[in-house]
Amino acid sequence: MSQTQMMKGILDGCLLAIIARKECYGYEMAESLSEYGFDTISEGTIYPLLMRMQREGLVSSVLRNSTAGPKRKYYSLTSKGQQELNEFQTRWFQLENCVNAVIKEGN
Amino acid sequence: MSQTQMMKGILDGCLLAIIARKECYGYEMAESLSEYGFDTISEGTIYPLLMRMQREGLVSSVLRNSTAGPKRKYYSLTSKGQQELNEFQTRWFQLENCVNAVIKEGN
DNA sequence: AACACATACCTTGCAATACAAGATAGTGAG
DNA sequence: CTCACTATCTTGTATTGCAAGGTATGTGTT
Repeated sequence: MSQTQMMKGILDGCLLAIIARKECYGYEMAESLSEYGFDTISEGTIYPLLMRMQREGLVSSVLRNSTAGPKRKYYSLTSKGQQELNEFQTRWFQLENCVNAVIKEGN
Repeated sequence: MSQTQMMKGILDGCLLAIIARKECYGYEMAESLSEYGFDTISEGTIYPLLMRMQREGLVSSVLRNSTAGPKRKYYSLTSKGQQELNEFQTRWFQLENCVNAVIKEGN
């Protein structure tokens, strides 16, 4: 069992939360996740996820020039994305409660 | 995004925790998870998982007669399973911290 | 100019795993 | 006998994180 399995269905919610705080681009999000304590999330994970979320209408993007390097694709939340973020949080808190109930209770 | 994706890599740890508390069979674990607040976990999910964990030496099993129905396969933890449970808990608490940091901080 | 390096994005193919759907079987109640 | 409940297992599918690799831009060094 690896860490990576536990990220499934959680990473997208975390990205939504990061984007919700401020307009952001993929490369930056990877660094951001590291700072929050996550194991390094590969870009091959993040970019397809962002594209999927855009396809689903959860985020929108704009290209902007960078001072150092190629153009950046900045993402921001749509209202649908905001709603999805809320639902993710609800699901997460519920999962958190259930898992903690199982692994902490009794003994 | 569904609940089921969030269960990946978490369900096995929860099963280990349940088995750790008392010797237990699959059908019973499904009911147990419901009581802990999880959405219904299908048996097609649980049985393959238990077989995998046995193959990996995390749990062992014995068949016992039931008073009402076919034989039950009771599982218990091996020492390797106990160790895996400890590692799962560590991973879980770390994930919990990181996710909460992302979705709660600021704003 | 030529080169290394960091930044920044994307694609392909793979592995892990939860689930739906269904098969099989024993027991007891009506 | 039929139905419902208990109990286990199998097959096929969808999702998704990741490794590995490719493309391209800008900066600094030699």
